[in-house]
Amino acid sequence: MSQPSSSTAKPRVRFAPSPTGFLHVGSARTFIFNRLYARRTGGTMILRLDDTDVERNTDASVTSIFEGLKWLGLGWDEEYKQSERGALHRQMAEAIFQKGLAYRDFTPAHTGDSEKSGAQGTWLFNPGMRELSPQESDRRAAAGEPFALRFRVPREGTMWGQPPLAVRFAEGKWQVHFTDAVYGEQVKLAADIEDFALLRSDGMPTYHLASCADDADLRISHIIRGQDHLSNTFKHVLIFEAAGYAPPQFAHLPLLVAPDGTKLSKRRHGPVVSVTTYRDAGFLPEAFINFLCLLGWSPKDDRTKMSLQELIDAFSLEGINRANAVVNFKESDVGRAPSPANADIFSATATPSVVIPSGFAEPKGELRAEPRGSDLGVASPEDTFDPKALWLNAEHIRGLTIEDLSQRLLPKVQEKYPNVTPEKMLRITPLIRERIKLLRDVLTAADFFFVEQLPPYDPAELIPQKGDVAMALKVLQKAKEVLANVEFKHDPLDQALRAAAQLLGVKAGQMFQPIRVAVCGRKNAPPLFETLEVLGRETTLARIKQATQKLN
RNA sequence: GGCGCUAUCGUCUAGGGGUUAGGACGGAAGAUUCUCAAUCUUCAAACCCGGGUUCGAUUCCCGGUAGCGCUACCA
Repeated sequence: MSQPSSSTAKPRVRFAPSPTGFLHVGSARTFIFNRLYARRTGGTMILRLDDTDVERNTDASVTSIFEGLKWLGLGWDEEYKQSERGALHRQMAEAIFQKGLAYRDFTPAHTGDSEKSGAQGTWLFNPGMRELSPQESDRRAAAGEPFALRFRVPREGTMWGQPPLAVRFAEGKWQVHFTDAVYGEQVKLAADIEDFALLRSDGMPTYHLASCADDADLRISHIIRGQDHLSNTFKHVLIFEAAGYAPPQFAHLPLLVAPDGTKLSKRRHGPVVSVTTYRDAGFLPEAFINFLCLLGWSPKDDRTKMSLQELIDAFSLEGINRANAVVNFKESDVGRAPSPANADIFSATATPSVVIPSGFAEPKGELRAEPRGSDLGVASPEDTFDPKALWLNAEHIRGLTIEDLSQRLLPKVQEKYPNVTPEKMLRITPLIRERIKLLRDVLTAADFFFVEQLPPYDPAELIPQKGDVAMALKVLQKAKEVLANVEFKHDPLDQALRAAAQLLGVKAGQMFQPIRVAVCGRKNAPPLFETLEVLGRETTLARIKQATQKLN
């Protein structure tokens, strides 16, 4: 009865976030691993909102969590809310109390002081409460004195009539056992476990109780969750056993941490830890999932880019690591709102986008670039996300069909340029597919297709390599003539422009660059002929004319 | 402080008593090219420290150190 139910029954797993903040990447990974495991094994995935902490729960958080999960698109099979299951929780507490495995503690709640980080010794229980006689306890409860219900962690040799397998009395000591699918055999002396609370003095269940009660009631077979619960699991085993349930199989996941090794927090690390940030920046959900899966888990072969189906097929608890994994984002300026306008993706990469301000004399080495003012070098999103996440996203983008990618790009584009049609987007997409890492990059990579009027650019850009203003003018003049007549298709454009270059006695590159800058407003852009083809004769000619004027 | 978990290139990881310690991202160089990308080639880059066990440890064991987690009537 104490063995994990290892029968042939289909697994039932759950993801149980507490709605006290946005959905962060660590939680998302936990959700994903649970989902993959369920899919892999044909099991059932349960979403349970662990909202027993009324003080800290917010609706905004619930919204954020659902938004994030919805974006991931993995779904779930059943859904519950702990706050609606209070009766069940209290029932389990009562059952444990009736068995004498819990007791009332009338000590006023801790004021929440600094004592937690611990100066001396381990706190195990409040003096006097554990051994209160039942009569005394009942009397004070009946008198309306508030109390917390605490678990009576075994400390004497007689407590559990017949000790279950997971809770053993050996060599004069009580110990709690369980086997973690990731961390292996785990044992802890009961003497190191404090009499934790089951019920608060307001009657609300604590996390430990509610979680176990629900896991038991929902017949959860595998608890896959963050490693921060590894030591809590001993308490949970105690609860399961006390309530007469076989503890489920546990699998703890290594934590996701920031580059400085600390755990991810919004306050310290900014929006990079929130799932919706990745969505808004233009990550593909499948790429984001792929990235997260590779943090703390490995398929054991050399694959990195994997589809959802491949992940499902390859997923196993055995592939999970034990060491924390860092999400390698840039810590610097992430929290500050990047100025949305003008971040030209190409020129931004051409010159270092992060400028060390003078007077920032830093004793090189330890100083952690703490932004002194949000107006300094603003890192573009490309600079803030984990480079591997970016690369994987670009990989997945390249793997999409033009039609699919085009459809995903269109909404991002229409946010800023409502008039862009699906047809036009479909023609632009192949020109930028290899040039964007995030969907949002379309706005900087293809801006010149969307605007009527090119933003101002430096006329000097129009001057070709090893050339001068005269050459630029000569080229543009010739281009105007040629482009007035040639058919606007790749091959004819190619032939006509190359012939023109030869005629002028300039290299092809010297011919193309002024035209490119004239129509795109910058040097770095998609291939010229395809670009012209999409832009069309009218726009092309108009922009070349403007460029000529700039040079004069 | 107590208890627990962990430790392979900068990062994610594979591996495991004898290996040129493998892959990926990122970095560097080169090829290709109308620029930028993409693509291809090449290079640099790691077993935390100290003991033990062993013919031989990066791998096994112990200790140290470091990091992280728990130590709440938070989850």
